Amino acid sequence: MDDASGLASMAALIGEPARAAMLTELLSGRALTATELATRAGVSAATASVHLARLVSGRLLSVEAQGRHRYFRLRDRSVARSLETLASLVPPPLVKEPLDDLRYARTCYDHLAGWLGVAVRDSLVKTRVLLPEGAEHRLTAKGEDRLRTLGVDVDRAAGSRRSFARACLDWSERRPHLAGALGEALLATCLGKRWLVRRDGERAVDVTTAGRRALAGQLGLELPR
Amino acid sequence: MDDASGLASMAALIGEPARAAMLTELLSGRALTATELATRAGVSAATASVHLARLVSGRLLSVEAQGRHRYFRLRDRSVARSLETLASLVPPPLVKEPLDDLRYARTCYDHLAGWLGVAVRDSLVKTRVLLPEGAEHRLTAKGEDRLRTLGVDVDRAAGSRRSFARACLDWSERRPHLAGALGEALLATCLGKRWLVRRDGERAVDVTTAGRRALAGQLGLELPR
DNA sequence: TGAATGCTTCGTTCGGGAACGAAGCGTCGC
DNA sequence: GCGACGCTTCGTTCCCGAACGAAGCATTCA
Repeated sequence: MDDASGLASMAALIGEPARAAMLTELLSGRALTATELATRAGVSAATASVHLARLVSGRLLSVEAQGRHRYFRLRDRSVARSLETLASLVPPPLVKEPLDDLRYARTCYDHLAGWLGVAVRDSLVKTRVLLPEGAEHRLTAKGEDRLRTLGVDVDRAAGSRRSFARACLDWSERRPHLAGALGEALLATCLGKRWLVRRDGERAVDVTTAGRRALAGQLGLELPR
Repeated sequence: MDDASGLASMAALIGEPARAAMLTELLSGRALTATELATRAGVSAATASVHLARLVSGRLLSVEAQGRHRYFRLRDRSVARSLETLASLVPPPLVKEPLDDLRYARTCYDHLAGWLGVAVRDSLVKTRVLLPEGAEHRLTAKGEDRLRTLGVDVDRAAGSRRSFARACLDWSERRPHLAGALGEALLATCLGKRWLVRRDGERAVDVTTAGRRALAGQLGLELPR
């Protein structure tokens, strides 16, 4: 017996529809209660409870008890990465899906994804702020200035031991967006300046009017809506 | 409905034990026939047939008909990567597994994995042939010479558009081994010089006496066996 | 040509696991 | 304190999908 059983059990854990729905919800990077997850997954509280227990014991989720609530979140970054990687394997639909809110702009654990995430990365590459290098990016000197002006904490991102500016395949666009420490810093900036705002407990994010202006001015993005 | 259903179906596809076993076998990077896969997965030919059909239509495998045989292989590199990523999520066993042949040295699609794969990467980092940079590595000038002397086709690897020298988490060692174009080139060299030999249709690889000598001399590796 | 091999399709059986309601336990508010 | 709420455990039902043998269709040998 080799690792096949390990792979099988892990994939099966993720592969049950209700559990996959919960994991997907948690990809927003936030912590949600058992009841919230039950509702979103469309199952009873009882059912959700056993699913969540299995996800925790399978080390995909961590729990934190707070009063009578229990908050679940993805155990760590690597879980989020694996889920995204897995989702990117899904064959693209034959007919093109309309650009709903989720596909337009969403968080992917700690960075920006969706049409907007891809567009931002494209712009950064096009303006030579970032140079693609395989699955990574190198930050140019000019780019460093640009990002600093935007208010991105470049030093903290560069100092982190994790991957700096990873290209992460977007499941809806099937083109890369920006992940890694820099991806996180960039999202943090956009949220901090309220160019983007998270929807309550959803993965989708909204672009504010200020954000629309900033993205157009600073990154040359033509937002389709 | 968002991507949860896509994620669920993909994970469920991988998560069935017989299918996971087949995928794991194919992680060797080779093509195997339906009957071979049936045997290794421990199911009847009939059962294997339907599993394989589903894996193909799920775009995880590709088929090539040759006479009355049908050869299956992983569809592409990204499938192998996703599988490895997923396997690395499996919680480590509480008691340490003995170092069987598969854990000792095996191929992971197109590069070297297992205890040996990790040891090789460690050595390359320790001798500053490679400098870790997040999930990537940079090749030093000195390292370039060293690898060239070993017979590694560094130019081809550097010219490739894929990731150059990615750190890939080893599922058995839980520490990184070397993947990417350079990982592939390195394995190719070791196989070409017959330092390592593949077992027939297995993922495990054997170290030859010449290989043992070369690895000790060139990389300073103390092989435990 | 006929027999053996490799693989798929069909029809059926069967078991694991996901689902729910009810009941139980702890926590919070009135 | 009591009731409402959040969550889990228990017991039961039920269904999906994996399994197999048998039959059928190719391909390759003799």
